[in-house]
Amino acid sequence: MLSERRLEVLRAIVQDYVGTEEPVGSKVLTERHNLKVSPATVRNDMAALEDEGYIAQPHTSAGRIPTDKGYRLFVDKLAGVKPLSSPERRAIQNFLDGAVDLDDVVGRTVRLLAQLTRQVAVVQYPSLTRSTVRHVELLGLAPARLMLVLITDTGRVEQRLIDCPAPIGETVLADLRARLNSRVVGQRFTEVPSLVQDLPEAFDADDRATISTVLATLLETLVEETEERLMIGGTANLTRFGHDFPLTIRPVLEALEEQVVLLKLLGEAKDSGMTVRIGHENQHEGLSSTSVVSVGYGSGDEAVAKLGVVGPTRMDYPGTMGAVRAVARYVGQILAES
Amino acid sequence: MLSERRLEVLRAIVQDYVGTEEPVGSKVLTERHNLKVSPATVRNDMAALEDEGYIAQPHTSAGRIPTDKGYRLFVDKLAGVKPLSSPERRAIQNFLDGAVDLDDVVGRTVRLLAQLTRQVAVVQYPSLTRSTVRHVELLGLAPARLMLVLITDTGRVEQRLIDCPAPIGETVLADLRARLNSRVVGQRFTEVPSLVQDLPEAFDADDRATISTVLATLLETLVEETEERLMIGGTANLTRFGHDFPLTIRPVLEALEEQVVLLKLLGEAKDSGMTVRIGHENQHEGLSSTSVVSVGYGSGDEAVAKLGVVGPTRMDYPGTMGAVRAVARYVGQILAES
DNA sequence: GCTTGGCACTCTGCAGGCCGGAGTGCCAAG
DNA sequence: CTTGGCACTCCGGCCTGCAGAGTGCCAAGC
Repeated sequence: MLSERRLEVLRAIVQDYVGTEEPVGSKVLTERHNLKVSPATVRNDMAALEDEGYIAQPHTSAGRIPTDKGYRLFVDKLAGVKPLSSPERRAIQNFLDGAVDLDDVVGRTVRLLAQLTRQVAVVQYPSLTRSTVRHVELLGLAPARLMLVLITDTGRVEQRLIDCPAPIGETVLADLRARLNSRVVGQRFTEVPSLVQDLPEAFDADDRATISTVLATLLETLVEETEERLMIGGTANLTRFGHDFPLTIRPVLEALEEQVVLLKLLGEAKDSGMTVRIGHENQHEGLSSTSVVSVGYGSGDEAVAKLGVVGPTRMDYPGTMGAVRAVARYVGQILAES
Repeated sequence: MLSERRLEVLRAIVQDYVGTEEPVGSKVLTERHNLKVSPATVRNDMAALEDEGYIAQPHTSAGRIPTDKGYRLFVDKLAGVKPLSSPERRAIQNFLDGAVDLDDVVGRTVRLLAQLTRQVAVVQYPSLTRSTVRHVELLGLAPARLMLVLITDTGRVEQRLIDCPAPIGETVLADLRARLNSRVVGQRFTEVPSLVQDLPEAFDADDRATISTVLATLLETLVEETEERLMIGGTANLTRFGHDFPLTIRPVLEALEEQVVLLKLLGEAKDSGMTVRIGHENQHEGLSSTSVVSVGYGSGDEAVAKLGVVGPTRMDYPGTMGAVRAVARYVGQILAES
């Protein structure tokens, strides 16, 4: 087991390296952090830490830098979550309060998060899975052509065009609309299928085919749209990544363009609490020198989606985690109000 | 005026430089393009072209590279638009044909364009300005709370929440819905204000305030949503930009995140035909070493929005223009069909 | 047994100097 | 106007040397 002091040395190394971006040696370490031991002692500790795989040297006679494993230990045991200052919190609130609709909320959140952390921000649109139905609308566009509009409690609107097998009358449509809404409004998406199952039976045989089509489309929408959309921002911050640009930044940009990758990334994170994935812990190869800090957010106690940031493994974890958590909370509040 | 041969020399310089990314000298020029004159002669021509500001040398005793002015002349007079090969055209068609809704069309277009040109692609969502109304829907969510849903002929859906000054009855609402639709369906957005102006008069005094609110919201939506949304993709291609990374790429990424900048960029382009803005011709400073190739696209003969690519001034203009034009055409077709 | 100072060693990064290559500009001849 | 010749310039690569930072190890001290 690592002694208390060695952990302290590791913490000091991580903090220094994150600050300076340069390998850190035993001398500066004793100077900057009052470790109360000599450089020689620290060197011994560093040798031990290196044996255990927590730090590494880029080349002989250079200082040490933390490994993924070192960051992991730092995040798990050595670092807390740094709360934001109250001006920062006020700024968040003010900035988010100005949002006019869901798109705007997500857009603002992305920008905010990118700005606060100076990293790439990723925000998932609230998922439909855990949402409830606020309203279902059916519009007759033509005799045998309908539009289905689904409105969720998170303010999301989905629409689908439906080609009916047979024309449907206005009164039947109104009837269907009314029955549909009385059954599903306020209900969870997952409940909807069983709630509408027997609806066609209430109608004339002539209309049943059409009504089944409508219901099928509705259910499809619920399922399909569970594949999330997301928004990213702050990619310009990637330029602060390192000195060896093209090689580092390219795969990251590519990964960010693949929504599938990002969704998988967020999906792998825990549903509650904050998740930090460091370097190679991310499956995706292009992201092997980045860390992802993510957290769920939601209007109630349950998370309806996730948000987070992607940055270099060498990042300010406490600060980033603080910002991510704070933003998630405020977004949750905003969603709950609307 | 520049002689025929000098123009030929300029063309050769542009082509070579675009291909090799290196300043091009008189010797290789005579070798690679059969100019039928000696290097010395070409040197004289180059000196003349430099005097006129079409080319420049990075430093004494280096080859020449085209200036913005040189590219301008090249694009205007020396280069055509390179048509795509038929496999390429087929690929475009196949790829776009799979789209299921408007979002998907735009998304696929962006990816396609980025892939074809190996540059950053920008696609504007079809504008509401020139669109017509397909349907307006009013939903009563609560006694004094409505939702307005606007559906356009391009398949776009906008929704707004409305807090009414007074509760409104279902029958009145149905009446309003019917009247509203009978007046505005099929009409251009620009016509709508005059068409609905006198609508409140048809209703009881009690309801007029509410109805005015609804109409105001509708008009607001029409105006506000004329600010376009857009989608960008292929940012990973920025890494192919040049060797002097951070300085070049950063401002570009920043500009790309500012939708306002991009919209202005596209907005400045001609409504019909292709627009090429080269280097400093773009107002935005961050884009001073990039060129923007854009073109309008639309479902009919009129453009409803624009799309284009952003790349280094040193780009393959004929090829890029060909790809942009072709994609715009196919997208137009897709929109017309749906 | 841990801590410490000392010391030799290694490696990077930078500055300076050298050289070859590529390209130019100019000139005089065709 | 075109061409070959020639002197000149400048970049980029390469080597060298040197200072600085950092390490590992050892022997002495607490």
